[in-house]
Parts: sequence; C-alpha cells; structure tokens
Amino acid sequence: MLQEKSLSESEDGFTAAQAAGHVESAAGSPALGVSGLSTSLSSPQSQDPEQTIENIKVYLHEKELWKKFHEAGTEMIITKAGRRMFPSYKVKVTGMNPKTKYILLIDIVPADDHRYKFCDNKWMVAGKAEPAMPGRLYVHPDSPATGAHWMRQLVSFQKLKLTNNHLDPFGHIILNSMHKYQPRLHIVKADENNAFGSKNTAFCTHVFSETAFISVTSYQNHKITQLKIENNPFAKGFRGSDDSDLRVARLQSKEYPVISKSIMRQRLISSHPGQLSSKSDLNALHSSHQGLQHYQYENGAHMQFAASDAQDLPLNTFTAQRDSGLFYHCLKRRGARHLELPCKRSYLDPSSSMADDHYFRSPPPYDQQMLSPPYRNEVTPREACMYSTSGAEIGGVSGVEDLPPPPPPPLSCNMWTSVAPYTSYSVQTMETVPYQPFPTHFTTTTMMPRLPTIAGQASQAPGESHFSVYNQLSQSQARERVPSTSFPRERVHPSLCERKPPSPHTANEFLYSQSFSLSRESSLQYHSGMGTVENWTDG
DNA sequence: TCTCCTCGCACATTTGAATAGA
DNA sequence: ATCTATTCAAATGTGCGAGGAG
Repeated sequence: MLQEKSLSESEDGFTAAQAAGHVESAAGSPALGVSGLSTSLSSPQSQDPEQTIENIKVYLHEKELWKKFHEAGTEMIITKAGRRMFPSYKVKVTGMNPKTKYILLIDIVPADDHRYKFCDNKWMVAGKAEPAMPGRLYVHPDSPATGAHWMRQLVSFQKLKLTNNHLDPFGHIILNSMHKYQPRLHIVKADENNAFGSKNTAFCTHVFSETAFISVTSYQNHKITQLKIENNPFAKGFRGSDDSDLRVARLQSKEYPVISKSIMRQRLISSHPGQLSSKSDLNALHSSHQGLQHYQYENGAHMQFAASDAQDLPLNTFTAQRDSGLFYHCLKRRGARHLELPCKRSYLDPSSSMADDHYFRSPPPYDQQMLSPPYRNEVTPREACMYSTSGAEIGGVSGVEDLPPPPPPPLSCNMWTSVAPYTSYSVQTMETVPYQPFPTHFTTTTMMPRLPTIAGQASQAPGESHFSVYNQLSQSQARERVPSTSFPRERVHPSLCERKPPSPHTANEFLYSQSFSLSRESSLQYHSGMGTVENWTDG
C-alpha cells in the first residue's frame, strides 16, 4: 500500500488554480455496476495523454443503495464524538497512471445556505443557515498511493466521521445539524514529495449528487431509519423478528410490543395526507441532474460536471411526501415491528417513484438547488485563525522526519473557518429562496494519517490561504487527549482522558488544514496560499 | 409546548491479541 | 521457528428513547 519515500523538497503550497487544463465528463460504466459524476482537471505535469488526470473516472459504489436513501431524503447522524456515514462513501477508480501517486480526499460542503426542519413528514426551509462550520478534508488513509493501488480495489471512505462539535479535536468533518450538504471527492496527483503542495499540482473533483444528505442529530424521516437498519450491519440489532420483539418488549417491561415515537409520528402524519405535498426545495433533494456543466478556472482551466448516468437516477424522491393519499405497511422494530401500521406505502415500492413524479416537478430539485448560482457569504475573521505548529515552516521544508512531534492541536483555532457551499453547478433554478453570497474562501482541515513527518506552518497573511499541519489523532488516541466529557462511553478510562502531548507513535498521523477558495466568478476555484504540505511520505 | 440535542443503553459487528495446530 | 487458522474479549458502530435546554 505504501510506496517508497520521497523526501525531496517541494516548492510551494497547493495551488490548484495553477493546475491548468480542462475537465471532461466521465460516463458511468454499467459493467462496473457503478457510475457517477466525474470531473477532472488536466495537469501541465501530465505527459502521457492517456494518463492525464482528467482521464480518471470514478464510479460510486453501491449506487443503488445511495439512490434508495436519496429517494427518501438521505439523513446522516452527526454526534459530538463523530458518526460514520451510512451508506459509506466507496468508489471505484479507473484511468489512473498505475505508477503515479495520488491523494484521495473528501470534503463536504454546504449545498445551500438554508437551515431545514422536518415538518409534516417533509423537509422545509426553516431559515438561514448557521455560519458554516470549519471546512475539513478527510484524506484517505492510504494516501498517497499509486494509481495501481487505488485501482486495485474499491476505495472506501467508511471511516470518515461527521460531527457537530465545533471544537472537534479528532479531525472529523464538522457540520451543522439540519443543514444540507454535498460530499465531494478530490483526486490529487501527489508531487515528488508525495504531497500536493507543489506547483502544478493536478487534481480533479468528483461529485455524486445522490450522496447529498441532511445532517441531523436524530433521524427525522422514519424511512431513513428503516433503510439504515435494514442495510447497516451495525444496526442489525434493531432488525426485528417476532422473538426479538417479545424480547425487547420484555426488556422494556412491557407485556406487549410497543409502538415507537417514530411510528406514532408516521401514523399521525399518514392520517393527515393532505399535508404531505411538499413545496420544500428539499423535495428535490433527489431529483437527478442531467447534463454537463462547464467551469473555468481562474487560470483558464475548465471544468465540467457531468451526470454520467443521470438516466439511472430517480426523478425525485421523498416518496412519502408524494403519495399523500396512499398507505403502506411499515414495520417497526422495538416492539412495533410487524405491526401493520397505517403508514404510507413502502418506500421500497419501486413503482412509487414512477407514479408520483409529478409531485416533485414543481419545486426545484435538490440537485438544481445545488446547481443554482453560487451565493456569497461573509468571510469570517476566524478564517485567519489557524493553528500553527512549532515546527518548521511548511513551505520548502524537507527532512522534517527528524522533527519532534508537534504539540497536540489546540481546541481549535483553525477550526473556525468558513465553508463555501456547494457551488459546482450553475444552472438556473426555480428556487424561491434567494441565494446569499457565499464565501470566497473556505478553509479546510486535512487529515493526513500515516505520515511519519510533520512540518510546521508558515504564518498567514490576511486573505491568504495556507496549510497548517498538526497531529491527527486516531479516535482512541484522541480520547486520551480530551476531556472525558467528550466521550460519554464508559470504556474510556478517566485517567486516559487527560490531554497529553502526543507520543512519537502518534506522530505519524497528521491533521492538515488547507485553504481552498471558491470564487463566484469561476464557479469552482481552488486557490492556494503561501503554505504547503510537505513530505507526504509513505512512512 | 415544541424542537433540537445529549447521553446512556442494548445489541451487533469489527478488530486484534492470544492460542493451537500444521 | 514460522505460518495459518481459530477463539475470544475488547473496541467500535448502531438506533432507541428518556430527559434536558432553549
């Protein structure tokens, strides 16, 4: 998995905007059973026209499952300690140069600037979004690795975690609850230092519209709960049987199975079918986006987004909201499973989406919202507040393997940054809520595991983006460094909950932060500042 | 009263160390 | 001594639901 080290110096920070070239669409491959959007930037470094980065194609794994969730309105739980995404983000990558090293990373950007609420069994705009959470990147732990490695098997980001803890010390991606987000996959060509800090760094971005979701602290839509339980092995305990129903009922000191609140809510909602039609722009959360979007980078590079197999995508979703007059028998565990309830018809009913498309044609599709003209927010002053290690400057430093491990990240200066909403598309929308400006910059923090070296961070001039580097702690490691209140689980021994300096053993995992900037004019632009990430080695 | 969030719980899977056997 | 397979406990990942904050 890991490759040979390269300790030569790099020159500059990650300057994506310097990566000239264009982007082309990538069609899904039915043979692979996966498909998705694909965007890429060509690189001036690319020598082999057959192996340029724009030839990389990415296919979303378990797309059918994603679509199921998408149709129901995907929700992702966020917790203080961090929660994995389910379905997990897994992709099949092709078209890489087998010998070239790449870095794969994910960021999650706001899909719009709204806050939502789940009302009358549908998502509705509840106001303006909270200030954007500090943008963070999740770098695949295998990064950097050769194209052969990435293409050998599925690339899984299942360990990515989402949190609503603004002070999260673990490097989890920080989100606001009840907000809509869009994950994006970035493939960055590693430079000679196995980093992407050099000039002419090539990268491409891939967006799968069906992976968009609303972050919640508890599930709002019963359909999503059921889908999670049915598909997530860890939730198997909530899959009921008659026996288990009785067992649970006994555990709950009830003679008979009970009906959960969610079932009751569903029942209530179902009894008011007239309220189920939706004007929420979230209704469109799941309509497919077809067509190609073309973007120009400030350096002249172009980018296109293509719904590679948009024909496979459902026209829309939130089936429950559509079939207002219909009922289905929903099953509920914890006592209520196998009780026939007057809920709406099953969301698994494949015919439902076909029959009820018209319910969603009026409101702007969710995808279209994300395709809406970008908006601009204030750039928060916090953006300039970045954690800086005591190590060497990021830029142009090599051989930092010899540096002592950096101090643990403070609770969190660099985390207060703004995040640009997802603005990858720019088609007109029927959105009735006017878009607000979106920030010209957003800073992201990158987790860089398995890196044996660490580099410091250059000071940052106002308005400039940069990288900051510090230890990325594994969950267990991090638990040893934060107050126990962050981790209610009893298994965390109190004595382990004190903050303490990272040991040399933990120094091989790093948390990088970097800044991207997005400009309204170019729809999607990546700027780099003075900083750079150094020595992404294979340790 | 309502919405949203936190926390502890039970249950399941995953992981990794210890052990046995070839 | 090494490698592989098995076992088992700990760690981790789930949704549920009570209760609290605002």
